[in-house]
Amino acid sequence: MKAQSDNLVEAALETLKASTLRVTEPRRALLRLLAEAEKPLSCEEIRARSEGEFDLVTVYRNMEVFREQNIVQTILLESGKQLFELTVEGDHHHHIICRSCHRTLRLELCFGGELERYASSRGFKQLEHKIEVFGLCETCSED
Amino acid sequence: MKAQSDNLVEAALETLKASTLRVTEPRRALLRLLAEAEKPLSCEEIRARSEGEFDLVTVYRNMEVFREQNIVQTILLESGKQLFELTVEGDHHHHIICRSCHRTLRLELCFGGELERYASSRGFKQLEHKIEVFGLCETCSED
DNA sequence: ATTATTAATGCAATTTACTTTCAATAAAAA
DNA sequence: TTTTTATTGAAAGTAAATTGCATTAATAAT
Repeated sequence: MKAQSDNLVEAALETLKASTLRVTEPRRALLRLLAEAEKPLSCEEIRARSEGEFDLVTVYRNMEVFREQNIVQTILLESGKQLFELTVEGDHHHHIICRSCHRTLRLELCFGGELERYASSRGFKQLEHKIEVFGLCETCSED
Repeated sequence: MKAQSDNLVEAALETLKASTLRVTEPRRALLRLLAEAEKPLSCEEIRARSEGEFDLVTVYRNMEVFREQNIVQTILLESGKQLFELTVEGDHHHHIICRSCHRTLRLELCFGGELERYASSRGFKQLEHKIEVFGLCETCSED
């Protein structure tokens, strides 16, 4: 699904242009890489996949930029380590994460409506919710 | 509710004894402190509240022990920093957390059943779920 | 009770994940 | 084409958590 991921990259670049943010080679490459990823990636993994084309700090900084623009979403592992995946409009989901191998499955359940309604009734604004299920995947629980 | 927190401490000490774990002064003190806390605490905060009675590494190590014994539960802030709170049987809940001041409210909603059923149908075992709502509390959104 | 065993502690050093600083470079605006 | 300003890379710095190791204390054995 090449065209699909190209579209995601293009849309993200448009988002950048709409702010005062610049379209650079690292950003193009990072977006392409994220668009083609089969699972959420850490900054280290992203850098590894780019074969050292640019510095790790460039990955960190751009993930932060992308997050601010809602181009990527973050997932927190139990260790507190962050993973990143492209935001796809109309494809809100969460994850089931294997504690051992970090295999990640989409969790096609979400209670965002209820959760945010509850929080806003308590005076909270600018809400975001996180739902994560941690466990051992089939392979990792075989021992 | 002094008696209540005493009971929690006693129950936790029993859990320790049931393994080969020892009942030490730091552990008593840490459990008491957690039982009396009005909100989830970080290791640094726990140490601060104990007025330097013992080393920070002792706090970290014991929180890990307590977590393994399900004596405490952890909460992950967006930064990846960990907070700890005593597990109270029959009082499963999640949190709404202010991004700015870290004020924490109990979130009296949980979809653990659905979430874990979904994950176990995908072959995952030893499940745990996390639900967190982040936002700005009334005070912090006033500017 | 006393001694032996083994777990827990404190301190220092280390690691991991991430952030900041700053000079050099490149993108976009003039 | 020049100027402006955002972005980058390299190195140093930071915060949270972890590890190694000698000392101390809790429990088990005698």
